[in-house]
Amino acid sequence: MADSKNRPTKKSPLTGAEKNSSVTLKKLAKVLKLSPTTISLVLNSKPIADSIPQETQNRIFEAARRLNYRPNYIARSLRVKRTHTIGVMIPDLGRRFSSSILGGVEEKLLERDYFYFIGSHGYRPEAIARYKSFFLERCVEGILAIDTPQNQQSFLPVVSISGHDKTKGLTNIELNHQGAALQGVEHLVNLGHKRLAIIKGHDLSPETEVRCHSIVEAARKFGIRVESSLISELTGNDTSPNNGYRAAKKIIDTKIEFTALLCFNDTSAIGAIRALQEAGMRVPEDVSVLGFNDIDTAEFYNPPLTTIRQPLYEMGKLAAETLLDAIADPSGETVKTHTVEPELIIRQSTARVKE
Amino acid sequence: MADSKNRPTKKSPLTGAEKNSSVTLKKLAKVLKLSPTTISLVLNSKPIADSIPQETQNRIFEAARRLNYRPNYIARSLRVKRTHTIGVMIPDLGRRFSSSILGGVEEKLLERDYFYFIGSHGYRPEAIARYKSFFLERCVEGILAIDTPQNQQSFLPVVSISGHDKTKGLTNIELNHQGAALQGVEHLVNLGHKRLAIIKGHDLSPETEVRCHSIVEAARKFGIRVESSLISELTGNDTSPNNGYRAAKKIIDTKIEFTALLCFNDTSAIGAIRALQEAGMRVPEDVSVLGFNDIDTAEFYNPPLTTIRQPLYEMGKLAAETLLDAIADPSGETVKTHTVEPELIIRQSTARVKE
DNA sequence: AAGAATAACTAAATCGTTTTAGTAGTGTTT
DNA sequence: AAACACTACTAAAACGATTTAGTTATTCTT
Repeated sequence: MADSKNRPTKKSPLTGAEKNSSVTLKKLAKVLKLSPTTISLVLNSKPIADSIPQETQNRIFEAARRLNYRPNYIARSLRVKRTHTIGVMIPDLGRRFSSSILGGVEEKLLERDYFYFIGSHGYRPEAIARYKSFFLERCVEGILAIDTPQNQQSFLPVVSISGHDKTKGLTNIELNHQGAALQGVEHLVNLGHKRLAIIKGHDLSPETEVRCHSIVEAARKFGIRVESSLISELTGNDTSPNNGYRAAKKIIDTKIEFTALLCFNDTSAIGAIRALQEAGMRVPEDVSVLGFNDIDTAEFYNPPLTTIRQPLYEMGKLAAETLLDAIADPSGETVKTHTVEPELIIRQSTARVKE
Repeated sequence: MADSKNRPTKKSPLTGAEKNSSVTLKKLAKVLKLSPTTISLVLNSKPIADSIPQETQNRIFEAARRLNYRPNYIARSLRVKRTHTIGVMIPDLGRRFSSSILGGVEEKLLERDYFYFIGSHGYRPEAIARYKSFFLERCVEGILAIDTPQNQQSFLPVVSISGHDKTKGLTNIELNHQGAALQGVEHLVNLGHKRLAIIKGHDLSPETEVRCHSIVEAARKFGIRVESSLISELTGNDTSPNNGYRAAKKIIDTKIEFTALLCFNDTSAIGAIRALQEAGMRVPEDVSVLGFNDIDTAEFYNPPLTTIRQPLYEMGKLAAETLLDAIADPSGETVKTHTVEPELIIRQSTARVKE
């Protein structure tokens, strides 16, 4: 006995894949004294199974349950060429922005029996490329790109959230940026602000330019020119408030006067407020600060942030749904762009300009 | 020609799985006029491939690159019974807590060529069960349970972060809670605090009881009894500061006096501070508030949070590494518990008690 | 009573790899 | 010249499902 124990039985360790599928269709067939075909037909309730007597069907169902038979997903995927899996690309898991969207994505996917791989790339082009080939290798059926540049055409359906590439075959879910900027700027103008500063997003985020440009354009409509030295940007691979802190410092260091600061997102607004306070400016008494996204801590910050809300959860759901539809019917007319509407949430980080 | 276009060619749409693997080993073999065996042997650099002349090998590599051949992951998985995939369970993607850990996990996994599925369950037992069976179905090789109850023994390797189940075969990565509580309480006691209140975690989080109990025990060491009506808890499925806000209100509503509040995490501390301020108490002048985790907004909050830092990123890396090791060598001696050390970060939400 | 239709199944191919167990052909011993 | 080793490959089985194309046995027509 010791002998048989020492004998090398199998090289590879028993992995989950192996143990999990210990009860296979073939074994089930042997137990039931039926062919694998019959069982497969019945368990998948194929039309042909109608001709199989209820009694036999019950026997099959019962045995499958009793032996805890679970069809091996891998084997099935190989045969039917569907993986029921999509790949999600995202700059950083740690932002509320990301997770709100992912919440919506997950809900919709689960509803339709899909799962997802996730790759967070910090905007690094080589990481994006790497994840993409990773996804393809693993046979995802579609790709959801969140705030991720998507410049090459893909043979897979791709839905992009807050991407702004106009690559062929791509569906974009994006915010009405003109509307968002207009609401934000109008709010500030109504409070008497004329000298605006901006913290742009990360250099590589597809969202950066649109959002900044929309603000500048909106300001122009109110007869306000945004000085280019009052535009700073987030840099590097840091998504903490620290990044906004640094960007705000750069603006403050110019010594150019401004009364309102429009930030790329709420997190950078939080960092910016710290920088302003350290420089002896009170928010909102001396400077009004406007966030973006309305993450759930925005409301609880001191001061509570005035911000432009994106319906992130909904965008996630919409994106997932669009993608699954495109997968189910690739010939289908894919809408090229879905636009969602922003909402200005007025709290206490903005106030009337003092005079 | 139009005819051939109209003829139904295949029922199923061309999915990624299908198109991606359009260049298969067999086709490659045909092009090279070699057998699939030879090619597989060479591409996987098996020892036997040594007997194949360099020239042939070069031809194979060249053709594989030229035709962009990528072995079909599904087919390979089926054959070798390895999926190089793990499942990660987490209560909520949206917490900095989660994403810091996931960052560490992802780094380690990528390093060792693994990928992961993620399931966020909001502590709902049926969601946990559902994801678990989902994972098994998809043949993950191991499970990483983050802040997730793990009460059934599994035939797969399981590593748990901040879980505290002592289930057989489980490896736990956990904080030195006694040390953490001691540091926190000592800090407050040194500032003169005697009347402590606590916001416990979510009912279903495995972390809740240990953390609260450790604090109560630490307090006892300093001769302080924590009144049970000054202990409130997070409830429901909400991970925003709002949850901490509600919990703090409950404590405030008792009208029992307290000078320090120890919160389950930083997010709930932020909510709690709002509740205190609304009730007319200043932080830290009237009440000191202590957070937990040191998420990256803690430093930027007003007031900046004093908090007990967990090395979340490191814990993620350690957990992933432990899990991969257990997968690689299931017979290996698995350490049952890895303990990591907390660090008290003193900022400005705690202060000397006034007299 | 021959033929068609239906019921109740099943054999074998297939998906795209990996792997085991070879096979020819050449060269080297003894 | 038989035995052996080596080189350069290959055929076929296997992984675990699904699916196509049947096969019996029975019942229904006419």
